[in-house]
Amino acid sequence: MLTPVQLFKCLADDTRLHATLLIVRQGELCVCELMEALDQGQSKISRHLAQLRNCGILDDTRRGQWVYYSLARDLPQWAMAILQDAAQASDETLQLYESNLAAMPDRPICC
Amino acid sequence: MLTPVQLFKCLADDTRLHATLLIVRQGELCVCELMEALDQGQSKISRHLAQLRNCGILDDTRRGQWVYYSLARDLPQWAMAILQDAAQASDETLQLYESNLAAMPDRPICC
DNA sequence: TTTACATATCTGGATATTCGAATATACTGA
DNA sequence: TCAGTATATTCGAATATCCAGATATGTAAA
Repeated sequence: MLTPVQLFKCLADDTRLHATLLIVRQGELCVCELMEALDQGQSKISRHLAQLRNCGILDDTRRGQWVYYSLARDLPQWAMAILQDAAQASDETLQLYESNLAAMPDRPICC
Repeated sequence: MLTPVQLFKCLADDTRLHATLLIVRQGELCVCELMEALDQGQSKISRHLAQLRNCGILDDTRRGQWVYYSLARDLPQWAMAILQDAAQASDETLQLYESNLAAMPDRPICC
């Protein structure tokens, strides 16, 4: 079960926080989209996503070659509220990352 | 200026999170009250409070021999919202700590 | 000014976290 | 089956964080 301290530990890192908030705003994203949006290497993104999954913050689904991450279906209400607050506070930064996404060539087709 | 990641780093530790949330609920507390409530040593409490002060989450005021900590007067709205969410999620734990406080002998008189 | 109490800071040492590079695994299409 | 792409994991080194104990500072009361 997710505790507040665990959630905060997960969000206390730029990569994990921004990946999570992008997913809050976009619904779901695959690893290569997050690499492009955040401009970070594959190993780094994958490692942080694994941590968020293990803590119960994200769910993953494989679709073909791609693995998509989305908010955990059973994320507690209080945690959702915190993510919304953080997303609002980070609006400008997130817009920037989203513009990287929009400019991504060969973006995998979302089914 | 306080960023979301900085706030989360500060709250990603039991001592700092619970000290902060106790202050959210109680308005202000001095160091020895927090030592008693959280059952932790002086050096540990003081160190964590200093970090919360340096990040702009808490203000401190000396009153006589005691130094009282309260929420920073200029804490951003989004940060306040996150603290409220966390306090709600931690209600049971905080009640426990508050019962330690209530049982504290020679508790400094709040003016 | 001496003593006692409250709080802050410093010092090492222990532990945890983070990273990139290398490697492993999983899927797809030829 | 083979080659290519997407993702995951492992490794050791660098860095950050955490703690207890020792010490310093500030205040109050004798």
